[in-house]
Amino acid sequence: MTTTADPLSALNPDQRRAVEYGVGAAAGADGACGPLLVIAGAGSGKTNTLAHRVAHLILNGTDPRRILLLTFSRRAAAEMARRVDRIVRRVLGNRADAVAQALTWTGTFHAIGARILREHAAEIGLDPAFTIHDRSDSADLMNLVRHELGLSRTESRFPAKATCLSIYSRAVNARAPLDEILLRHFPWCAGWDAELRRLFAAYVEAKQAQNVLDYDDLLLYWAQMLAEPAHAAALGARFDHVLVDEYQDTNTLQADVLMALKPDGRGVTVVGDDAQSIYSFRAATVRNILDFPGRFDPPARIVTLERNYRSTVPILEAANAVIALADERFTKNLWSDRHSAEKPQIVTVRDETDQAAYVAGRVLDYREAGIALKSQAVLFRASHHSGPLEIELARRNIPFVKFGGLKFLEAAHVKDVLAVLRFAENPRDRVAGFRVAQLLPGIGPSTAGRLVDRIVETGGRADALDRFEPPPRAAADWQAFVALFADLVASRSGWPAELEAVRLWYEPHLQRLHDDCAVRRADLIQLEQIAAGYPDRQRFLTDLTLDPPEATSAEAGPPHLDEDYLILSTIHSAKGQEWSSVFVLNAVDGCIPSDMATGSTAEIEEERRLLYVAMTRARDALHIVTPQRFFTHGQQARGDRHVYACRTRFIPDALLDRFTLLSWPPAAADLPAPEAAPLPRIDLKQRMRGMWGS
DNA sequence: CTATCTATTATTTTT
DNA sequence: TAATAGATAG
Repeated sequence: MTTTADPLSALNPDQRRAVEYGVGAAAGADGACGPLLVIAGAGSGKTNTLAHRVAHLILNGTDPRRILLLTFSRRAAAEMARRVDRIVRRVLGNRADAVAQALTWTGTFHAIGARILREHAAEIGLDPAFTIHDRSDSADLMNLVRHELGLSRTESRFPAKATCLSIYSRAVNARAPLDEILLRHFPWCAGWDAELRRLFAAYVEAKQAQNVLDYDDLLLYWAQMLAEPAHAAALGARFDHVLVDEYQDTNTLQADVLMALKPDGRGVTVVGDDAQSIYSFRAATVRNILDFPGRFDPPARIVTLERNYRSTVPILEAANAVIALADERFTKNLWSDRHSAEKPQIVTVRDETDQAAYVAGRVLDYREAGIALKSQAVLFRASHHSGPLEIELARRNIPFVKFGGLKFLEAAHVKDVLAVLRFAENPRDRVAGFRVAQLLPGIGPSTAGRLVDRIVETGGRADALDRFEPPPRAAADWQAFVALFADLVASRSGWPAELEAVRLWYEPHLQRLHDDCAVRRADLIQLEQIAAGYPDRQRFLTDLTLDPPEATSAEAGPPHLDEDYLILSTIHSAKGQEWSSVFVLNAVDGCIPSDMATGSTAEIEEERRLLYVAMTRARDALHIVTPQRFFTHGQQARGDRHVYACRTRFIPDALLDRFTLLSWPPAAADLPAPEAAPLPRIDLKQRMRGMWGS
């Protein structure tokens, strides 16, 4: 029987209101209720509250298969599922097994979109075997198209492929006209309006011809499908409840999807914090959460969680003071009762090298005081800001894992192998085929282009390869390639054995192309281990592009789970997480705010929220480090030219009383010169002159 | 047509 | 520093 434990007993009154709103007795005849907006301040137990709400729904009779839970990242989705499972299990005991596994509609907008599109492919004119391009694949395709249109050789340089993709992506996700996007966000590209329009039209056609979708398409096609009322109604009817986490970081397209699914808001819960909106570069708009209540009649119920369980009072007060200076006033007033005498610190260091030494030293101090490396994190605005620190950590043998920035999947050899699989999965995928063909010695861009064209012409028939005449220089490797490809298309080896077959075929090429092939081979073997966790090739490819392994570590391969390691993370990737001690690097103007992001007040305000997010990750200790000098690397400066930096404008003098100020290394005055006998005076200059015989 | 070398020029955050 | 366009040799 049901145990007597009340799963809600640990919640505070506001959390409880959010969990119970409209559930059970309060629900309508359909088991659903009106829309709910939960404004959840940093550290207010947001994830826990949302998990409790889902569990509460299930325990009150909602079929878990009829709950759609949309999260920001796959990691958040997994965490949510885990917590729901634990809560339900505490009440139901072993009978909870079926329940937890039935919570199948949990994931990111993109992942759920991919699943829906595959399921409904036939009805919306898609081939269900479509493959998904990640950011760099999309950029590659953009590049191919750009070349074909002759835009690569213009008298002044045309925007780079990644920039073109960013512009396209923003226009799609914000559903805004191109000229407006250019003016507001890419003013240096404004002159290319007409060419970009042509490029994007061709890009869209290329994707369709190749049966390929990019990230944006997963949302765009989904939203377009739901623009058809019959489809919207049918899909909406499959879910009693739709819950969205991190709603402040959704974009217009995602809001459209949500509104199409549940136009009257019944059964809709969105959770978020306007003060933590930091993804506007991805076209997220804080208006989604601000305008949410008013989109319904009667307006959505609002519950605000203001009690912070995470940080000590001094840390929270400092963070509150930073965000209080924001242009738009936020109505929350976060409070905590975790008293502490220790204010957060602002540490002034000479340069990034000293910054690295300071952080490494303090991390070790904390570890000696009993705080595991895993409970400590170093946060920074841009991925490369951690460079000097990574060197220092390696030198001192401090293990670390880095989140954000360069990823496993971006390594050339991993991309090569995945391209082979993707090419087999979808032979029309030109980017994949183009890449694979050029692995063979003797085949360059031209031959690869012809080969890929041939396959696209035949509508993706794999046997087109057999009839292709390879150039003489590629003859030696050709047969093995055709044989491998035939096996893959026919799925002769099965999964995941075929990945090993690909690796064996690839190894000679790996050795030819890379000096450090041993390290790279280890990566590929690791890839095989990851692959073993997926039921088939399609799931593997889809899930991997939508949820790439996000951490890289100093050593080859990930540290073992039982090992202790320090966390390095971009502030963006740190969203939703917390650590006992937190270090924020480069808290200077130019880094936070990034000098790439000072064009408009909206951008600057977002940078302010970024610092706020970083500060509110800390539970017990917060160190904000400000190097005074930065060495300029590369272009104009030869030698060690440097620039001086100022403390971030988001912590003006008026706020300094919330911090402890510190210089490191300690000033020389701390080491008083010995007061003993005065030393003899010497004339060094004279000696120097003497060296040359005068 | 491929492979390699040289000169040039950039914009941070990610599903 | 790193990505890429262009030149050149094979």
